[in-house]
Amino acid sequence: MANIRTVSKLAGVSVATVSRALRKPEVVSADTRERVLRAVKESGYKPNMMARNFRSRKSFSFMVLVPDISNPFFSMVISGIQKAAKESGYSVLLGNTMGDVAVEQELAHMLHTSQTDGIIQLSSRFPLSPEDRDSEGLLPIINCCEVVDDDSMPTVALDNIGAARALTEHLIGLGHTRIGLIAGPHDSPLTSARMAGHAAALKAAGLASAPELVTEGDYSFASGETAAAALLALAPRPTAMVCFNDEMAIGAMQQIRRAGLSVPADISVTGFDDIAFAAYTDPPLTTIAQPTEDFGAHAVARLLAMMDGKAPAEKHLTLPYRLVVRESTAKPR
Amino acid sequence: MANIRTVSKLAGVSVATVSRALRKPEVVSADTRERVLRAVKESGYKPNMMARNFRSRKSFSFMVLVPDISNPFFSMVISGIQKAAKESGYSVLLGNTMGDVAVEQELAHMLHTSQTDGIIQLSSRFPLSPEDRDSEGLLPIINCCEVVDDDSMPTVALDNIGAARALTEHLIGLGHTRIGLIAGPHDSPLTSARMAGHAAALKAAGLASAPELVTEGDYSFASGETAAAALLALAPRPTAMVCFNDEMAIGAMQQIRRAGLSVPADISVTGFDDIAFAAYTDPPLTTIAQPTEDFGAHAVARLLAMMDGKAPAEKHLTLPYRLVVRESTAKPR
DNA sequence: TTGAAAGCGCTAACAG
DNA sequence: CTGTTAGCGCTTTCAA
Repeated sequence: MANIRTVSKLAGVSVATVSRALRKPEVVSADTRERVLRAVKESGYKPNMMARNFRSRKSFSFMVLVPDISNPFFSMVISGIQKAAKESGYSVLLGNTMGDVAVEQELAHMLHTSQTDGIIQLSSRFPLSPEDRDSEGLLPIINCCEVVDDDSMPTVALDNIGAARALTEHLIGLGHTRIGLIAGPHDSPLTSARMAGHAAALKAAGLASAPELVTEGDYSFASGETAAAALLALAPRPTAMVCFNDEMAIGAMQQIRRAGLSVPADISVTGFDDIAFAAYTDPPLTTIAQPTEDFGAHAVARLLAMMDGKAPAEKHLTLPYRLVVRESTAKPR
Repeated sequence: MANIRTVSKLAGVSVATVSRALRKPEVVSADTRERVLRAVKESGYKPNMMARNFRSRKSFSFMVLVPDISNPFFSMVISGIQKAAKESGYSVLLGNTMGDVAVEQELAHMLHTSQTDGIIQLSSRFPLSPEDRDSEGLLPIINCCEVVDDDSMPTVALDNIGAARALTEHLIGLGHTRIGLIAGPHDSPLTSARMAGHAAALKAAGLASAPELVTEGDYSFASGETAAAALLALAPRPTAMVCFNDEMAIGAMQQIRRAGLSVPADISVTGFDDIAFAAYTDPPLTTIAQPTEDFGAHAVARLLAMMDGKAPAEKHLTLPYRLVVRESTAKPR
């Protein structure tokens, strides 16, 4: 395989000149540049990026840590990240953790072995193991889509409080007063944020929030079904269910259907994320659309800035939500 | 940052010994090994993988080329690939092509610049650009999940003919004789394979296949809707629709619902892939489950073998399907 | 504008 | 079993 030396001989210049002609064309004379380019073409030279990266001490890659890549919301975010990374000349290494902390730490360790230049974490946890986190200053790690309450990383995330509030206000506006909640894991900061938004809407409307109306899911279809079953068993039954993602809402709708009830006639249901399927459920789901593409762009931009040693001005960047009203919500009967 | 030299000095051995103690512990004495390990710990040494990979002329990474990562079927496959890759000490580089040939070729080019050791292509096309494909023998490129008819790459894929045949036989067994098809793009080998399976089932049952019963989609929800509308307009109307993926089946079901008809009472619908949502549609979808995890394992194993210069014994590896019967199919009225 | 030379951190002969 | 030595292919001073 042709290397830089092959080209330099062919062009009758030094290897340094070849390198310059390719990397900083403006510093070599037009004549030389052309000779080099011709030699490159003639020899079929392809620069060895491993050598280049090694020498420049940068891998030009990011690692995306994701609990489950087959979750459509995450894959949309990853798609945005990859797009932005590519525009900046970076590759994306996939780190599917399956929610396993050990796997996550093992993958995050690659930051210290120069296998990747930065980490975009889609879970709430700081990814490095305790022995790895003895940081000298600012580590190139950023969180995307989650709420991080320990200030361990900067974040790019949705206005979760506002979004949850908007959803609940939408239901209150329709006339609902008894609204069930299918929330996320209770120990997650994201859950807290959304619950706060929900509570704020209730409070502003002068409605009381009852503990039995709050159930917990793990963002899976199945947990949506289970939680919905619990809410359906309440007396009086809630007339609406706010779910913290679309999958749980879909599970809840199936459970409601199974109970012989109808959405939205008997019960309104809302989701969160606006995955592609949300428009194709029966009935189509009222939900919150997140700017997934923007998440990726901002996460990459901030990570690049951090790698340049610039701490982000605002540690937590909040992006706007969009309420998407479809047919799964209506006036209570 | 501590490097191998730091450790060698600290342990009082040569750098070569440090390298050996870490890479092939069995060839150094127990005593030396321990001294080295202690020095590693003391110095906080983390091997520089970029240097290691550069020196060994391997990146220890694969690139997965995928048309659209937010398609749940692909993300399940990728998840399997990542798992298998990790077990072999490889990382996965994500190559989301958006179906754009130029992007695909640009990403595939990374094979020649030593940025990746092999490519797993999830589309049917050979990924290298014409000027890149002047191969010296066996290129480390494998296709996963698709049908490739030009023999440009080995493949790991489903028994698509058998699966489509099983689906149609299932419908015929229920008593359907007029079955509409929502196929994939007509120029795709995968479409041809599945259509052959469908035709075989019809023929075996002595049923005629009418051209107007065959429509074409692009695997999107929307194309399923459009195609279903066309099939619904036929007289006599088909009593069943076979769709070449779950998304199109979901789109078709929505269109059928919109026409005031019901699944499966008026029309049976089948999908393909068994994505997670297929169990949560209304009614739950009869479909074909693909062994996505096995795809990844086999693709990685074969790629590794190819990188060792071993051409796969059978160029095309076929994995078994599983027919999943749910409630979207029933006897015709 | 160009070339010579040093060297990134590591592995792999080759001796001993 | 261990050390010496020679690079991998490239970028980057430093001089010219």
